[in-house]
Amino acid sequence: MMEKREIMENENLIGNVTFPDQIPTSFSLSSLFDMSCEDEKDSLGFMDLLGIKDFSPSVSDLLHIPLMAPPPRSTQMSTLVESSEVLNLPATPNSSSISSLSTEAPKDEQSIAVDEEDQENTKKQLKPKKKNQKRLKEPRFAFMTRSEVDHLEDGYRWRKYGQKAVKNSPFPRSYHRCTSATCGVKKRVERSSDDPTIVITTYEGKHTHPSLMMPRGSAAIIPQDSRRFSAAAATFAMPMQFAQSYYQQQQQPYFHNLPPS
DNA sequence: CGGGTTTGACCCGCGC
DNA sequence: GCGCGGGTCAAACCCG
Repeated sequence: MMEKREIMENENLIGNVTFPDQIPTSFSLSSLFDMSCEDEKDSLGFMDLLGIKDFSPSVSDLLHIPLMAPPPRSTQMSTLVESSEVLNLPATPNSSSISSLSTEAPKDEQSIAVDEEDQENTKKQLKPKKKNQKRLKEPRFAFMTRSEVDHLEDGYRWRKYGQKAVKNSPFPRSYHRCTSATCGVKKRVERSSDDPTIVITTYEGKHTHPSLMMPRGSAAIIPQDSRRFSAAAATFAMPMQFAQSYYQQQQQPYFHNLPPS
């Protein structure tokens, strides 16, 4: 699969998460490391997270990982989504994504503040951007989700800020930013051209605030009118939580000078 | 009226 | 240097 390969060249694969019909209290990881964890540290860190000591890259056994809490249930669960296949792929150090995190600055706010003086004479024309500042990438996690809806509810609120046509794909890619003022997390959503039923969602950055739906480390909060939170929401939120917790684990041994959130 | 979306233009990195 | 493609901006528009 094209997109899959593309992503895997740039980002490491954490796991392939499959959700059964019933919303599980554990989810399965299969064919994890026979795919491509280019940096062994990543896979080992991941295994550490799972509490797995012995690991050979050829292992293809299913691993069942207990979740902190079962996802919220809603009456629509079984009807909306029967199952979801999710691949999540954290950024790789050699793509300079994760490793650059420690030097990452809130570039958006900064550049805006710095360039404010130029605004009057550029008004409706181009806005100045920082020129010599390298664009440093936040760590990224990509999920491939089999779903009919493009935008899966993940417990956060997003504002769409752009959309672009994707080369060799009839489906556009949309760009979203977390609406929380202090949170610079971005999200890209696109549909696989090879398999239109697969939605590829890439998260960039780390939320600095709790999810609306699943506060970290606690039981899920189910709103009274939980219509918003579909089965897709539940299945999608879990890998995100998982990825973030994986990433947090990784931060400890491998990353320093993390800016306080 | 405020917040979200659309969309065309611009910026930037990268490969040739 | 140039062109291409991905990413972002922001004015205009939409909608509740």
